Amino acid sequence: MPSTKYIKPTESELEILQVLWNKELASVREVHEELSKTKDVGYTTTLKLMQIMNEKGLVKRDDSVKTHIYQAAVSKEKTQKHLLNKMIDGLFGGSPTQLVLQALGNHQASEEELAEIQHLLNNLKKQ
Amino acid sequence: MPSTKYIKPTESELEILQVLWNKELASVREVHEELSKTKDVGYTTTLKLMQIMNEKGLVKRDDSVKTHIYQAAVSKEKTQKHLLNKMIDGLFGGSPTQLVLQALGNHQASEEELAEIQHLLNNLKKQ
DNA sequence: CCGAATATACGATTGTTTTCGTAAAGCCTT
DNA sequence: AAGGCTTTACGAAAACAATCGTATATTCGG
Repeated sequence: MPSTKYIKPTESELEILQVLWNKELASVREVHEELSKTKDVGYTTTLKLMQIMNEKGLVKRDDSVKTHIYQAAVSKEKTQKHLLNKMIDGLFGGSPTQLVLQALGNHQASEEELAEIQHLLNNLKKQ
Repeated sequence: MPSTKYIKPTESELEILQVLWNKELASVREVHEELSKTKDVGYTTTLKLMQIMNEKGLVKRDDSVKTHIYQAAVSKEKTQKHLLNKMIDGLFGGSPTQLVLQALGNHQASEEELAEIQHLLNNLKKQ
């Protein structure tokens, strides 16, 4: 049974997780290249962060090969859920609806997206 | 013209902002009493934080009176919007829909809430 | 007016996150 | 095997956040 305790990633750690969620597997170098596109940071900084994340259990790595290969050890969905809940509680008075209204109000969604939401809404109404 | 640069509140600052958004006006004491309900923290800590927030421009205060009266200098909506957008971009691949689906999926909303969302959805569809 | 209670200011400490320099190890090319 | 390139390990600095102690000021009841 995997540990059930939630480890909250820091902001930088989240950036790294994003890359890993996209790539599945990646070396420090690859992650770093990706981060470099949007951020000015040294290679060893990325390395150190990923080492820390490994200790925390946020990522796993295969160090049987010369260049260590990392992957996320926490799922994107679980992480999204946690942070979303935190935001709902902290910023939207515990009301997911308020958050949804804000999110929908601030962005224009496509037909398809609206339909998708409508679909989910119908399911929820049935219950 | 008010400064347009967004100042990101820290977690503790956000807690204080919540209180101020609720109360409109409040002394340090009042804010602290409120925080004490859910958190064990010293009075001077709250004071110090509010002083820092004043310097940053997150709150304003009236110090013409004996006990300084504070109010939020940033709006709840703007703050929600900023943090929400950041989350959408960072965690949901830029798709507000994904966030909405997660939010609705994880919580059960009441009839009224669903109706409210439906209402907004109808408006969006018309456009 | 005096003392207790309440407020503010502010420095200092502690804790966490982010950053990077430097050294050591591994690998490839010649 | 030597030199150069890439990688890892690791300590320590820098930056940021949160906490509190203490000193000083202000108010208010008696």
